[in-house]
Amino acid sequence: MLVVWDMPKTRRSEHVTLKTIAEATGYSVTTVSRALAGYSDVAERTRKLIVETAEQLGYQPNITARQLRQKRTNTVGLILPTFSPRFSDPFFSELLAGIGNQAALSRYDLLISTQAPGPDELEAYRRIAGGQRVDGLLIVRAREQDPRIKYLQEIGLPFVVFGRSHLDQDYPYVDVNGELGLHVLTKHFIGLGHRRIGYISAPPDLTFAHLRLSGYRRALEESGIGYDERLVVIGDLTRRGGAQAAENLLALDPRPTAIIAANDLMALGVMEALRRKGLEPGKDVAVGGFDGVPESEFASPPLTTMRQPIYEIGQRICQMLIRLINGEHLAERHVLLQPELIVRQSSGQPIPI
Amino acid sequence: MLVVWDMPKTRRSEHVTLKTIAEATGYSVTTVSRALAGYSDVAERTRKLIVETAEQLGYQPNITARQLRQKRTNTVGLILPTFSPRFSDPFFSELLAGIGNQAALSRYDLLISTQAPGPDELEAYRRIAGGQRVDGLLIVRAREQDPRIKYLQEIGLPFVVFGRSHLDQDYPYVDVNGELGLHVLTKHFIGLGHRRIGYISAPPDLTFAHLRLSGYRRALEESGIGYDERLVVIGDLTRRGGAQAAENLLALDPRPTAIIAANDLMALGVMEALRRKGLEPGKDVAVGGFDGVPESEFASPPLTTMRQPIYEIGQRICQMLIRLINGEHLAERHVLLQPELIVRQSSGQPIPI
DNA sequence: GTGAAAGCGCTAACAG
DNA sequence: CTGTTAGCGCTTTCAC
Repeated sequence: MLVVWDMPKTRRSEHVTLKTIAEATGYSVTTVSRALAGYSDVAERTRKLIVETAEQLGYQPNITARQLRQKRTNTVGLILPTFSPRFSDPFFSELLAGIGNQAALSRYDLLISTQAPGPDELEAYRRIAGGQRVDGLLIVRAREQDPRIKYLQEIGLPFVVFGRSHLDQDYPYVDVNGELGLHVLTKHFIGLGHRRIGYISAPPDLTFAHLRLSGYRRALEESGIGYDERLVVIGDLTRRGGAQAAENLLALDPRPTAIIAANDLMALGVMEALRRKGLEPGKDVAVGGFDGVPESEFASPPLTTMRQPIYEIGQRICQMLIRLINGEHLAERHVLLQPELIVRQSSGQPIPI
Repeated sequence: MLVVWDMPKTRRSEHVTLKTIAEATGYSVTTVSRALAGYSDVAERTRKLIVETAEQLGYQPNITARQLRQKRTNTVGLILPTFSPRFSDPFFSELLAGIGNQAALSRYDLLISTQAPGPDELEAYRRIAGGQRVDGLLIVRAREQDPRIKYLQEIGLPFVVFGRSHLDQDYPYVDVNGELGLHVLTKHFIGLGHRRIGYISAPPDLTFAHLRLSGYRRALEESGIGYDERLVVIGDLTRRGGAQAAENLLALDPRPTAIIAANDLMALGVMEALRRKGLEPGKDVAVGGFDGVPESEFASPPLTTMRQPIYEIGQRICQMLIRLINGEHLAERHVLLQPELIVRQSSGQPIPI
């Protein structure tokens, strides 16, 4: 009987390790390792032979082994709540762009994981951070009482936060002044003659929800208009959520003449809701947002918003994190940026007195 | 002399390992490992003690060590050319959303790396794939002669491609029928009465560039209009690139009455360029795109486009990859989806004969 | 039921 | 200059 000795379909070719090269060249694994690492105490002849052999064999160092040994991964972690920010939130994609490109500059990779919010939230953090898969973590969408910050501080892993939290501890962060931002934005609409300005706030566990809301409130109170809680509803930061919230506001009598949303995505939803009711955004009801995502510019009408430099923030928190990982001192541990008012057509015309 | 024995500022608290637990409980590392892994051959009493101790000490398994040992990472890799697709390309963010959420379903993490295109491109692949940091890779923006596909096939690492390549080898992919897509889209404009239809193509190393271009060409030839290469320019897939390309097309005499771009981002750039010249998109010049990114809907005027289900494609390629990693059989190794024509206002009105 | 021993692939301390 | 030894933290035979 003829046995056909099939070349096994190796799912992956046998891996070339330092040992393979050691055997091929007759040197020890140690020397091979040092030669490839470029140590100066290896004879030039030897180094050359080893390097050439390695190339010939297509050697690639096993990063996992190296990580285990060096206790260093050259990886930055980012864990996303499965909702908010949604992956496909343009806000998030800008942020990720900044983070990713900055990480690449320092030859860091990015480990991204997702985790549904809730009681198990820290699970992912324990797995990734506690499991030593990354050298540091970025925290986005900081919350009032943020267990993630507490946890990372506890285990002593470097991290940088986008946003602020109401904790006693000190931690490095970058944030945009949302209180000021909403104050400026609300004043803008007041300046246009609006007196009934609706506000769609964010989920109250998010720190920025309070800050932005209080900026809105302060502007109204300073202007002698006063704060009316009936004009404030909470949205979930999505477009659909913004539309729903807007419907509630539009059901008021008299209805608001302007609606501000805590983020652009909801503001876009507001415009949808207006249209569905036969109202024209920027004409029948003025609309304002917060973030300055690309869509805000292309919306029709283009959306008035407070721009925050999301891409740059991504770069910055990533850079800060890598510095921390390398034990460098941070010149600025707490960065508070000013958002910029961008007036577009959704502001509409000044209301005649 | 009083020596103050400072508690060292441990950058991270000493790590609890199996050994720690072994010492604390008096059992061996082996037994601890098995107890925590839930093996049945551990005495219930023992198991309980070990599990409780582990919890008390806040044990987290070192994932790196586990990966090294098991030769499995539960991680899917994705390497992005530093340009095209830009991180902040909405197309990419949608895709990532699908990939990420699907990966999470199977409890996989995502390793994202960036690499400037060019001769060193394979470097990143060698590092990540050859370095065994991931169990499989996703390839996006397939090219005519795609060295990445060749390489991964060579080393035998599971991978799935979004797009197709012109290689002899067989490989699993998901793609959208771009030839058909541009045929449909071009016919749409021809149906509206257009005879001079400009086309902004994509960089020719990308496979889809040819497919879409040939769909455009076929539609023109079938309709007896004929293909005029002067009406075709190449753009770099960015908004700015689209605007530049459009300027070239608009300099023609007579200028095209419609302009189709190979992707939405460039089409949005076309609209910008039109406006800068005092022309109104959808009125003076019709505009069409490809992708169906969210911005296309919110553009003004809303953009006619061929929608591809990007999010779902992300899910799908990720799911296919995870199946491959698990050695499962793929029911469909080659998936070709049909894009869907979405007619919006940028199409304009039919041209009177 | 439990433990000893081996080894994943790499690097680093230390000899010589 | 080079090799020996040790060990990162984990899992997996294989004995007992």
